[in-house]
Parts: sequence; C-alpha cells; structure tokens
Amino acid sequence: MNKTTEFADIILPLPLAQLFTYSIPEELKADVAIGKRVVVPFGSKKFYTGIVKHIHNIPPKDYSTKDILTCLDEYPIINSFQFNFWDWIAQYYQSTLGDVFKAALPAGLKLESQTKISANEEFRTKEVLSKTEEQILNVLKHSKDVNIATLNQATGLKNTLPQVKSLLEKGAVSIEEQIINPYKEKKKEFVRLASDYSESEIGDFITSLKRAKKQQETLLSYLNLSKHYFEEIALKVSVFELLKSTDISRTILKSLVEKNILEIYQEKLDRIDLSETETSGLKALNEYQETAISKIRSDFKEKNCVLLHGVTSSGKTEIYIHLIQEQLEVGKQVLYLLPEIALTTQIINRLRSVFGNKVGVYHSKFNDAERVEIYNNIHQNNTANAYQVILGVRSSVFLPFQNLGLIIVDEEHENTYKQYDPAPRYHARDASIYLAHLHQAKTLLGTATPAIETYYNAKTGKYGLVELLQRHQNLEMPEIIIADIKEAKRKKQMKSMFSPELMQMMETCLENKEQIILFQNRRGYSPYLECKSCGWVPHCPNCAVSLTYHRYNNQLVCHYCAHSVHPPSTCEHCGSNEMEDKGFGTEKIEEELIGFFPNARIARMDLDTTRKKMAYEKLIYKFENHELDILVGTQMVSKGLDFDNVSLVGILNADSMLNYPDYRAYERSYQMMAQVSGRAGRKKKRGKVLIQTYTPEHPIIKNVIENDYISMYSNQLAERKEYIYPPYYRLINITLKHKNQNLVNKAAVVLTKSLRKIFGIRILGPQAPVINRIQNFHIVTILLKIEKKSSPSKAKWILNQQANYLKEMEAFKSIQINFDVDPM
DNA sequence: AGCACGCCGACT
DNA sequence: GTCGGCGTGCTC
Repeated sequence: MNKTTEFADIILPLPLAQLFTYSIPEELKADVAIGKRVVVPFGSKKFYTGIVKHIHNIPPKDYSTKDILTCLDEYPIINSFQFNFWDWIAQYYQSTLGDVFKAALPAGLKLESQTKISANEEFRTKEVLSKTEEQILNVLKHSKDVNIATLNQATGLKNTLPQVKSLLEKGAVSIEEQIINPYKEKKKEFVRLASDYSESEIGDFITSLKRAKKQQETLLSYLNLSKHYFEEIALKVSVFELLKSTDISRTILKSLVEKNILEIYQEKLDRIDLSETETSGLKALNEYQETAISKIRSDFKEKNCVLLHGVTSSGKTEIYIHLIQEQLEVGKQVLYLLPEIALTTQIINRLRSVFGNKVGVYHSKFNDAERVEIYNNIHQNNTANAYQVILGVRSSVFLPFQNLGLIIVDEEHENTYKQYDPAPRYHARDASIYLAHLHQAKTLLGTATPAIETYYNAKTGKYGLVELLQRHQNLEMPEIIIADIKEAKRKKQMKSMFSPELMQMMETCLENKEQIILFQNRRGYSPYLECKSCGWVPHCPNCAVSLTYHRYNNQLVCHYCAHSVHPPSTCEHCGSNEMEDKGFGTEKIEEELIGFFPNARIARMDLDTTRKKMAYEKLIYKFENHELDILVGTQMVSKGLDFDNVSLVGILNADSMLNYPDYRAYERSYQMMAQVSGRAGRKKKRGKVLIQTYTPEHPIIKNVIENDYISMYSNQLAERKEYIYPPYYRLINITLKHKNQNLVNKAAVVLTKSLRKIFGIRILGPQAPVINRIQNFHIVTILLKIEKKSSPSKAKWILNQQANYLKEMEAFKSIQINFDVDPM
C-alpha cells in the first residue's frame, strides 16, 4: 500500500463540529478506505465506531494521533452520494456531521461507548503477558458482556484500555466480533431434491430405501408435500414442516441428505411473507389519471420537482405505481416516502402485489436487525434480490442509494417529515429534493392539501404542477355539516362533548350498520385536572405544562418528559377533595361513547394504543373487516386509510386546532379537516362529515365546507406576505437553553441585541415559547426571518459567529444554543 | 455527548 | 479528615 496514506479523518458520532484525525497502523493500511467503518479509541476509556471521510499524509501540528484499532468493513458502506448528502444536511440544517452520522445509520451499524471485549478462545500464549494483562484475560474468560468500565471495576484498575489494546495486538482478545455481527438474519430452512432427478431415478431411490423405512417415509412425505408429481415447479417445503408431517427426527433427514437425495437450503425470511403474493401487474389508469401522468412526464422534462395535487381518492397511488414501473424498466431505484403513521399494510401490500420482492420497507417500528438488513440489501444494489423500490419514512433518505431515478414524497404537507428532536433537524421533503438532485433524479410531491410553501413553488413555476381533481369512480365529495356547539351549550343540549346533531347522526349510522370515525386531536383522558374550589391544576415539576390524565393506568402524565404520578385525591393547594377533570382526550371520548352506545363496538387509535409493533395494523384490520363500529382517534385516523363503509366522520372540536398559536395553525387545520373528511363516503354512497365548532363562521371552516383549497391558499398567502412568513421569507429559530431562567433571559437579550444590529427588524424576540421549561431547562427563542432571495448560508454563518461571541462571554458560556432551520 | 478533573458542603 | 455534589473543559 501507498506509503503516504498515513492518516484518516474520521466522523465520530458526537455533536462536535470537527473531524478527528487518527493514524493508520501499518497492518491496516490495506483495509482502511473512505466510507468504511473503523473503531477508534476516544478519550481515556471509550471506543467509537467512526466513518473514514478522508485519507491523507498531513500530520496534525498540535497533537499526536492515536491509532485506528480495527477496520470493520470489507467494502465501504457509505458511498459518495451519501457523503455529499450528509455534508448538505449538516450545512443546511446547522448540525454536525456526527449528528448526521447518528441519524443516518441504523444502530446496529454503530457502536457507542459500551464496547464489548471478549477473550479469544484459540489464543495460546506466545508472548509474555504482564500481570494486569493476565488478570484481564482471566476476567474475560469467566464473564460475558464485558466492557472497559466493568473491566476497570473487576480488576480494580483505573484504566485498563492500554492493556486491552496490547492484548488486542497480541490477538488475545477481540472487540470487533460483536460489532460486525450484531444481528443475525432471519433464515428458514427448506428441503428440496439434491438434483433434478427424473421420475425413474426417484423411483429407484424409493426402492433402494426399503430397508430404511423411516427414510423412505420421509422422502415420500417430501414428494407429497411439494406436490412433486403435480406441479410444474415443486412447492417449497420447510424442514420444520417435513419433520412435523412424519414425526421423524432430524438425523433421518440428514442421512437422506448424505445420500445426496435431498438437500437442505436456507432462505432469508422476509418480514412479510412473499411466497404467497402473486404479482398482479399494473392497473389501467382512468382518463384523468392518464392526463395527469402524461403531464407529470412532460413537466419532468423541464423541472426536477413536480407537485401532484390530487384530491382524496383520486387514485394517486396508481399513478405512482406506473411511474415506479418506468424507473424499474430503466434499472433505476425509487424511494417512496410516507409519513410514519400513513405507512400501512394497505400500501405495502399494494406495492408488493405489483413489484413483489423488489419492494423493501423501512419503518421505525422495525427492530434494528431488520433495519440493518435493509440497509445492507440496498447497498448491494445490483444483485438479484436487491430492493429496487424502498417504501419508507423520513429517515430512509439516508439509505445507501446509488442509482436513484425518482423520489416520491406522498402526503408532502405532513409535518412529521420534519425532524425535531435530535439534530439534524431536517425536512425529509426538502432533503429529498436535494438528494434527487445529487442523483440527477426527479422528485414527485403528492397530496390532496399541499403545504402553502409547496403550492407557492408550484404556482410560481419552480415546481411543475399537476392537478387531479376528479375522485375515482366519480365518487362524490362528502357533505359537510356544521354543529354550533356554542349554541348547543347555551341551550344545554350537549351530551358531554357530543352535539345533538352528532348524536342523532351516530344513531342513524349504527342502525344502518355503517361505520363512524371520530376525530379528536388530543390523546389521554382529559387534558388536565382542576380543583373545583380554588382552580389549582397539577403541573409537571420539570416542564411548564399541565399534566394529562390517563385513565387506563390512572396516571397523570407529562407529554413532554414522560414524568408520571398518581393523581392527587385532594388539592395540594387548598386541601379540597374535589378534583375535576377538564376537557376531552380520546380516552375519555371512548369511555363516554361506551356509555351512550353500549351495543356498539368501539375502539380507540392514538399513540397509547398503537405503541406495540402490530397494534396499528390490527386496529385497521378490525375496522376494515367491520369488527368495529366506531373508531375514535387522533390525527392517526386521517392518514391515507381507505375504508369502504365509513359514512360518518365527526370532528369533535375544530377550534382547538384553529386557536393554536402558530402561523401555520389555519393551514394545518384546513389540511387536517380536509384529510379527515376524505375518509368519509366510499364506493356506495355520499359520506357525511360533521364538524363541531364554537365558531361556525370561521373562514377556514367555510373553506373546508366548500372544499376550496385555492381560496384558503390565497388568503393564507396574503397573510404570510403581510406578516413576513414563508414562503416569502425563510425562518431560522434560535433556541437558548439553561437551567437558570435568569441567565437564559439575559443571554437572549444580549444575543438579540447583537443580531438586531445586523439583521434589524428581521429579528423577533426574545420570546418564551408556550412551553418555556422542559426537563428543568428554561427555554427562550429568537426568530430570524430572512428574505427568500438573500443567501441563507451567509445568514447562518453570521448566526454561528454571533452565537460563538455570546459563548465566549464568561457569564454565558454554559448556555446551550441551537438552530432550527425552516422550523415547523 | 460523556468522562475526568477539580473545587466546595455533610458525613464517619 | 473524606465522599460525592455538579461546574468546566477536552476529546484526534
């Protein structure tokens, strides 16, 4: 290997802006390469998995380098598209490469802190070991799952790393085994004939086995199970199935294998069994879909991104499928993005029915082993069973594509595409457009209710715009009815949170054996408890929010930090024992419904009832099969589900969405109501939507009734322009955090002042957000609004510079500052 | 991030 | 006199 390649710059999974330079030891020079994972020591007792970003021969001036310990990969697992994409994400969303690395790889491909060390059993002492080394080996031989910390404890030494390292060099221990193979592929064993025997040959085998009755029986049983004589291609027979059918032991099967009659082979087991699915080909498009698809094709000739604005049930999915097919024909990969909650078996099965095992699914409820499997599969790309179509959520933009032709972002308006909590705070839709650009691929955004920004981009010609406003099979849009709950309350007609109109309509539906969906954008039982006499409300001790009451486990829970306590029976403030629950969460609605309709089959769908892996699918399945009459849920119920028998959708409180203090509240309320309404009325008859509200005259409610996206859009656009918001301006939210409230406030004032000197009126704040304390950290925000046409990177550079100035001040150095670019 | 180092209060 | 609280600084 080249003598000059001595150093490697490594990305470590840390929120630090720089790369770390390590030296490449002689014996690893042939292995270490850009894009491979390596294990490096960091600090005095930690190991990290890092990614090699550069290799060079420039020795660092200010420090001496440590050696790379091992190289984990035979081939690079990060390709150059990904490196470019990572750089863009880190730059645009103001995060470190380490954070991007953490977000991009499934945990099974990373290794943090707790590196396991194990003794090599084959190791025989050739060299002299020091006393401590012997001691360490001894510990390792007698216990499992040992990491540096436990070693230190067991040996009583402060730091065993140098000894471990030297043992590693001598080959006495290994640390990489568990890293390379942290998971096992799910495999299943099958049996087949060892070669393509003719019928007479098989007959010979059977006669030759007449002294080995059990073996003969087994062979016959195999022929029977595989329908060898009846089917063109023998059916698959699993070892398990065969052994069970004859009640024989494995050894008998083994002797047949040894005689070269049968053989055992393994096949990777997919999460969803494909053996039964027959690929059914494409469905023909109707005339509207045809027009839309040819417009999409022609727009793609000039533009890299096209918005498909298609009303609910207009058959967007079929259009996607046709476009995917075209890409597969030219050998390109396709990424199909969906928001987390919309990724249902319905869609998966539809895609699988057309593209079979070319479809891979990437989802947060998959365990890590499954994610690693998918990652590796995409990575091998050209092999026969590599996925060509990936159906996935936000994080699938980080998969190792090398040949993307098209990215579809379905339900592009969904705010779950924006990552908030750990950095990088990226938006998968926007990132997709950049990713597509890297691959010289196209992006198709699809939705019934485009985000204002997206529609603006389409209207101004930045994106192509294709409208599909005809529901398929000429289904009618649902009839929307408003219930004025202010009026009903005044007249004392409300039954708990149900208006007389809603009650009456629900009764009719249940009589007609039709299904109902009720929507309430609030989980839990009731939003808060309140003391009847003094008005005291229990709050979270760590966050500035009231605690939500969950009845099923009788707990008060903080939805921000998950703090939970038993509800107090008496008021902590005045000692009164009358604590009253206020407001309605999905849980309480469910309970009250059971009271009103004891014969109806009712279920609830929210975060709490869908935590388990298949819980969501089970609920959907039950509802589809009409094992349920009423489904109560949060926004989960509005996502891309197609049910045939839903004749009524009830929105219990439209105002809670409308009154949310955010510039996007109206837009989001419209989207939510329009999407939920889209669930009503399928196939047979026109559905009904009932919206309960205190403000029936609200313009957004009017837009929803008239199904008038365009006027909602133009009203909102005018407001955005007037109040300086996207799409005319770009927003960057600056958050300051500290345990000391006084200190953050002061810091925010100082930072605001210095920023205002540069940006003038474009700086808003400082402002305490609605929830100004989370996990005992006080939070203050500053908002920067910059003109769309000005350079965002320059603004970001200034922000960084000013934030660093602030941190250089003695008093403020422990303030945490972070940026959220294009916040939601 | 996470870990060591270091400097102050309540305990044998 | 020490144990351990968290505030600060460094990691190639």
